[in-house]
Amino acid sequence: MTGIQTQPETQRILHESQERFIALWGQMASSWGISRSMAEVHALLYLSDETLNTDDMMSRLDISRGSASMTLRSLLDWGVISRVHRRGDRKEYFSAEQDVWKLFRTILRERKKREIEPLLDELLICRDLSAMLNPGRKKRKLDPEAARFKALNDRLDNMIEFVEMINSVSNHLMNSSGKGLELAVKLISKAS
Amino acid sequence: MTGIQTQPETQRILHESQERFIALWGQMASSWGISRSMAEVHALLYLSDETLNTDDMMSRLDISRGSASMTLRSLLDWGVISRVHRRGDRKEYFSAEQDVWKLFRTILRERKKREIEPLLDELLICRDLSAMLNPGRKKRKLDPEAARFKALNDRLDNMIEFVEMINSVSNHLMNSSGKGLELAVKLISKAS
DNA sequence: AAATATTTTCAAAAAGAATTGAAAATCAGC
DNA sequence: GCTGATTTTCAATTCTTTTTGAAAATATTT
Repeated sequence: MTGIQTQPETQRILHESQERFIALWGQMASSWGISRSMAEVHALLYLSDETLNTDDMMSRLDISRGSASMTLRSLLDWGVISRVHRRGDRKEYFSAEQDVWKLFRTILRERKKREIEPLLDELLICRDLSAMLNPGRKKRKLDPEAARFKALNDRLDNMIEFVEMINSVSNHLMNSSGKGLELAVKLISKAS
Repeated sequence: MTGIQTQPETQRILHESQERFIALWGQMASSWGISRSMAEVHALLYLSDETLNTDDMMSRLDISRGSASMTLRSLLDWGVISRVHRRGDRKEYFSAEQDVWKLFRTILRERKKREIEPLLDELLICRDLSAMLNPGRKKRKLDPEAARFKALNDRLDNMIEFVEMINSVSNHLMNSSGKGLELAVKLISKAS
């Protein structure tokens, strides 16, 4: 055997650790509502010191050029990676946000915009409709039908109140540019 | 026109409010990593005063018996609906948890078990691997390769720390059988 | 235990989402 | 504005998930 035996072994371990992380991120993708490739590309960039170009992704993750392009585009849209231009090189390079809290806030901001706000808007419409059926608190004893209307209204109210709370918590976590709420959450997580 | 005109109109509005909510929940399904039917069945049960049976779901949501059965099973597995036996009726009826906070805690508990814990377990394995490459802090100045190893290790550490924090916050929100943390979260959401 | 009602299962079909690959578009330098 | 490098687009394909429907299993009543 050759003398340079530890180096290849070291590389193998490095590689395995990275591969496992990439595969793990890829598996999580479906829980997170994104495609496997998207998560894998993100994982690869997150672990990389250097910026990577499209061909790097293609060869490392074994995906097509088209897929790499669309995937990178989506990650850019989410704001979790950024383009890096290298002088003297025509190719575009990419890097991922390294600060996990920043990453978290970015995703939260985007999900709020894409999911929470539309959800809330439509919930309010549902309630407005159901509210048309509840003409104030006139009667002491409601007839059965009125009781049904009220029950629907209450359930929508409860859901709206909850989503508004989620929305509000998101706002706070999202905008804590300082480390204020990061600290707060860490405190909650440690409180007995 | 007949004299009973307000009643049908009222029913129409009730129905539209419900339909919108059900459709909304169904649309959200993909964001939440569950199937449309599952969300729709849950929405229908959430809005219903009375318990419903499989045929009710089939006719109201226009799904097959098989689909209804599997969907109800999944919702039972998640713990967000429960079986109700009605005396003198052979059919099984179902009802959904009405308390939104309880619903939230149930889902959190399940997601923690299904996602956070496996994620953390595997992340620790990744780090253990990468830690094999970092033989303590022996040298002041690291050679480039050692620096790469250290960087990988640090990134994994950061991610683990974050996920552990999420895990911990989940534990607290999950187990607050009293209204303690419910209050805490509401306070956070209101704090300027 | 036979007859009937109800639920579950699961292979096949349908629907939906992700990926490919090659053509079209864009870009950079000459 | 031509040339070659690079990126984007998108119809066609592949892969994955969801749904169906009918048979099998289970449960209930007589």
